[in-house]
Amino acid sequence: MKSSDKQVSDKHKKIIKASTKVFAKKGFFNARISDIAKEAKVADGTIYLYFNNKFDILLSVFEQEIGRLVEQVTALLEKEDDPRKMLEIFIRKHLAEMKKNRNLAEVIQIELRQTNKLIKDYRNNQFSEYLNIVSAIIKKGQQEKIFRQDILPGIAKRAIFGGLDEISRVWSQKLETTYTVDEAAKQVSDIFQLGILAPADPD
Amino acid sequence: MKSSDKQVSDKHKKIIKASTKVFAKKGFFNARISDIAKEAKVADGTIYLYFNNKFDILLSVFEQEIGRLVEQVTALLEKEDDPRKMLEIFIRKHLAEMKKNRNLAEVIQIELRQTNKLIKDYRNNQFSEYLNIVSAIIKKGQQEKIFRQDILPGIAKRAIFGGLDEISRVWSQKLETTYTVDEAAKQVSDIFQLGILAPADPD
Amino acid sequence: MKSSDKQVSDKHKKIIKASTKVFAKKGFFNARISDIAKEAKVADGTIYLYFNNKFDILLSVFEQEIGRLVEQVTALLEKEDDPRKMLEIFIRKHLAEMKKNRNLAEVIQIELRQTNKLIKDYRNNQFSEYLNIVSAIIKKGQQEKIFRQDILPGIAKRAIFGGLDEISRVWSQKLETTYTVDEAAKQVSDIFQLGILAPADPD
Amino acid sequence: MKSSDKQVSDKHKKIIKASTKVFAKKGFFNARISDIAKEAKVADGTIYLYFNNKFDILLSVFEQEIGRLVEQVTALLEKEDDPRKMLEIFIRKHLAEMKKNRNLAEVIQIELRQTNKLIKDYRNNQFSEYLNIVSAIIKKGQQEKIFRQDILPGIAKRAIFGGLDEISRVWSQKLETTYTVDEAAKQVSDIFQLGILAPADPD
DNA sequence: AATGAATGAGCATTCATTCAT
DNA sequence: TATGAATGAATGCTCATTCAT
Repeated sequence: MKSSDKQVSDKHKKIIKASTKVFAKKGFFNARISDIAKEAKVADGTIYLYFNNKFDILLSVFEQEIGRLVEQVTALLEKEDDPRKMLEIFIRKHLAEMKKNRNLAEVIQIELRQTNKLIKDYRNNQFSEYLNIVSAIIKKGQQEKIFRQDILPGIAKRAIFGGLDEISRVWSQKLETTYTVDEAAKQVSDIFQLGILAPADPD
Repeated sequence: MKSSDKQVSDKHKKIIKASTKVFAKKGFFNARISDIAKEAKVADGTIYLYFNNKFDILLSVFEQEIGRLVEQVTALLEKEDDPRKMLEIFIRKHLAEMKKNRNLAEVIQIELRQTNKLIKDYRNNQFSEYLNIVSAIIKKGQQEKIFRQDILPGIAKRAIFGGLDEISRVWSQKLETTYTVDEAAKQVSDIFQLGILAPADPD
Repeated sequence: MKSSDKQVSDKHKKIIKASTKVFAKKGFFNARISDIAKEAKVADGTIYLYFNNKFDILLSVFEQEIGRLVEQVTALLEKEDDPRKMLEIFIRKHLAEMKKNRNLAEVIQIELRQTNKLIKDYRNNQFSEYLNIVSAIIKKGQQEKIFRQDILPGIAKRAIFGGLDEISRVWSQKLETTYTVDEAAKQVSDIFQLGILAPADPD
Repeated sequence: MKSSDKQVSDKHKKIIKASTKVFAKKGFFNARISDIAKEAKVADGTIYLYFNNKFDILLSVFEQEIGRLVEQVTALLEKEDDPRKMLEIFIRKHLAEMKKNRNLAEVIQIELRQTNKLIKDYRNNQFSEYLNIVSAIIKKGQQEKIFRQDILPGIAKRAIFGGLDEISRVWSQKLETTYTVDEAAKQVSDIFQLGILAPADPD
């Protein structure tokens, strides 16, 4: 039955969307289920037809949002072959999305710092995939002798994601923003690719 | 005697210490005042003689811990004049402290993502100072023509701190650690200083 | 079609049967309508086509089960004319049924202690009839000068039923049973008929 | 500190007393913690300083009330040595207490049928002791050749308690009562001691 | 200053019942 | 008749904070 499927899917989506908004606004612990229900225009109990509990909602929101990010970034990167440009694309896309969707930025902040404390057996699958996009780019660059061989992709991916995340953290907490996405993306891309050292003066 | 008072009594210290431990273990929202009181071996009510409320404790813990970090890093950097080595020292010290003191790492994670939501008029003073150590190093390097002129210190400090923070986030959530502090510090320092690009082949 | 209707459909029976099982297992307050629906293999909503509410189900179950008991006991007693033996038959049959059908024993326990609190205008008709079997036996015995004239049948029926009920209560709560139905029935029958006093020594 | 002890004891007592009243009036499952708190004139949370949970309250009420009964009955029985009279005293006292204290009768009804379902590892200690008063009387009578040797005290105690309990159940559910305590006690005592059989006609 | 008993607002979750299909 | 998704009222329990001692 298509209409039934659609309806179910609709409620699920509505709750996810509402939750993203509410979590972003109030933080996970201060968000009440009734806030989400109100925002989604469903009854409190309805939420429990689609999610097991409050944490499950947070998890679903996170996985869903990151999943979308993975898709979008992957699509963008398919058109590019140069690891240098690929890294820049990743950086720019990430910052652009965080700036555009403040809720998403917040949910990432919350989720990464809270869920693991609470749900021991959970593995952020989509998130791992997202980070692995970065390490894949680095490995590709290393194979093509474009990136330094001694870079550890596992550390580099953390350094890059962490740097981006801290920048978007500040954005999501301030109303005014000092830099544009393009400025910031260019800077960060340069920092990670060229380093901050001035090129040796070849005199 | 509230947390703003300069005079810091024995009880005050005990409560701060206990809070750091409890927040780190349970997270801010899951920590109970009675947990802290028990850990500090004082009565629940005693805590309110030294702090205004639960958030005030979190803030004090954060400021105190970061303050100590500022002191230690500053002391270390005084002995060094080369911005390249100074940056490496900062990176190594930060990672070393986070590895040694998992509680501190946790509190930073929590505090940075929660307080601003809850206490609108709060400015993390010690934390700003801590980040400004990084931007000061970068500015110094730029003045001495060692670091590239087009680096924006305000963005670079975020990128560097964020990178370090993400690495220690993973450390504080896993029991096993893949890399030693030295390995990681060397990597991160190289990434930020040299970039990941392979040096041009001077053939 | 509500429970008051005479026509009893297949669904109605299935729900009654399922309810008996579920009430006995979980107790009335801990039994969920959905449990009953699942057990009866009907939809939750279907139950409300046959019963007004949860209490109505309990009532129906009780009346139905006691009604069956009345029928069976009545049938057994028709073959006997001696009040002494009739009483023994009643006692033995009651204990045998309670032992065989633990669910029934539980439902009696629950119903007798709960319904009157909740449904003020309800009279347990089948149950009254059941107890009156006992008082009828006693009256018959009195008319035939077999039972003492000063026995008040209204009290005796309570004493006898209560005694039996307490014995089956313990049975339904323990896994192991100390006495067999026959042992217990013989004992109880003797206690009520002969009393516990030793016969006067006619020396 | 005596005053502190007294206060603690006071709150505990107040809550027990209030609970007995509320459970009796509404039944365990329909009683709200806030009802009890209101009745006891304490805050909801205060209840949890003295009891672990709602079931714990029920248990405590039951144990306390039965404990008091044990004490009183024991005191009464100490003055008597004839098992026949002792049994009559027990019966009369039980019925008198149930009639006087309808709440107690209700709580016994509720507790015996509910707790064992919910708290598997609980043993009604005071209640066992209470029932054992009856079996002790019977054993004493048997030793003195006053009661029949073939009576099983373990079954007799159930039969007697059950009979009494059923009578008081009806009392606690009706407003009008057909029989006085004395009438009922005399009847029940006679039924259990003499049996209902008419004495053989010694012609 | 210190205590810890007392407070009571707050909230996630359940589940009997309804009703559109 | 039958379904089961949706509803939303209801409540046990927690815990930050207060305050009498």
